[in-house]
Amino acid sequence: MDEVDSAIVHHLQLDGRLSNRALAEKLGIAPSTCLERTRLLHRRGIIQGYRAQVSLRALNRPVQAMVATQIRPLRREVVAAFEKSVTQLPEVVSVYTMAGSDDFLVHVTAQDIDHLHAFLLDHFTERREIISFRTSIIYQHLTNPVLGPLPPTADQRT
Amino acid sequence: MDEVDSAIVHHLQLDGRLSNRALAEKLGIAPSTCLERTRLLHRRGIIQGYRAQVSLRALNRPVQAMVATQIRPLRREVVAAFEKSVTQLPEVVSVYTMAGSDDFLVHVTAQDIDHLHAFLLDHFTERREIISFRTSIIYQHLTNPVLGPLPPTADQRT
DNA sequence: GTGATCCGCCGAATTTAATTCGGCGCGTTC
DNA sequence: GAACGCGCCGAATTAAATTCGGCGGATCAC
Repeated sequence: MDEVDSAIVHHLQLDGRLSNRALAEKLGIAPSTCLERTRLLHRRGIIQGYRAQVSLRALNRPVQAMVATQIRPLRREVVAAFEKSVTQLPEVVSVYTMAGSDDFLVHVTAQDIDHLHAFLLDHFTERREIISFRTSIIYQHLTNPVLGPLPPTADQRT
Repeated sequence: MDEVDSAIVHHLQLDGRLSNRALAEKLGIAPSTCLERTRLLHRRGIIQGYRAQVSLRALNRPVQAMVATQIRPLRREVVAAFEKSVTQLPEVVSVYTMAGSDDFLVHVTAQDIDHLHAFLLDHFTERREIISFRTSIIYQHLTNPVLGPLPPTADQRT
């Protein structure tokens, strides 16, 4: 993980479809070298994959909410089962498993408020292990375009 | 936005580097057609871009936290300035602007607990407009691999 | 009902990119 | 100081992206 690898990662975070040639040129290395480097980054699990970013509005899912959830008992199987099943619901964007008074934050999307309500009634009110949940509407979700050229100290190494 | 477009979006969400040919084959259409469709999805803003997904661990950022933040006054300029500056910090993954008692949830990453603490002291304790913040460690962050083949009702239309 | 028009899809041709692979240079080892 | 290993390079090959002319099928006017 030298600075060339960091640069590859960084550029691909900004544009996941950057061509290998263009990337090589930006870095001043040969395309074949760049390709091999990038392959290794995949193999090592540093680059985990690529995703298209899609407008939730265009997908007819303009309403977003965060659902702070508590479950009991907090046993390993119960936690894992909750995470797994919830992550797979199409309305769920992501699940944060947390320390603190809330066990999870579940980021959900819906067509409108009615569908959000219906979703919660169907999938949260129903579940036995959920002992409480609080829903907060998300007005806006901004994402860091870069995820950092790594903070100055955190660089170097393997 | 017919079912072919939906399928394109869906496949590219799963694998943002799927080749145009492979995609066309999956859908049973000609590559040239597929290319034109995909271009239109970009032009219409439905596909907003592509990103490599990178292991935070590999980037030496294994610690994650959610910072529930309140600012005052809740004036448009103050809110916008907070969102903008915070989003650009390299430790910040994303910012949720919320309804409810917390104004924002800020998802941050750090090398370790010490760096997290330093980050908060430097960027949260300092700021005048921040009247309170609560930090919760994130044990795990799971993401829906698909973001849904759209819930049955939410489909069709432009 | 019929003809003109428009739109999207197709496939061949061309341009561009990905991938492979043999060889070279440098740093390390013994 | 010679042998080895590793990573980089660039030419050659394979595959993909892109362009573009033409072919329906649907729509609309008359």
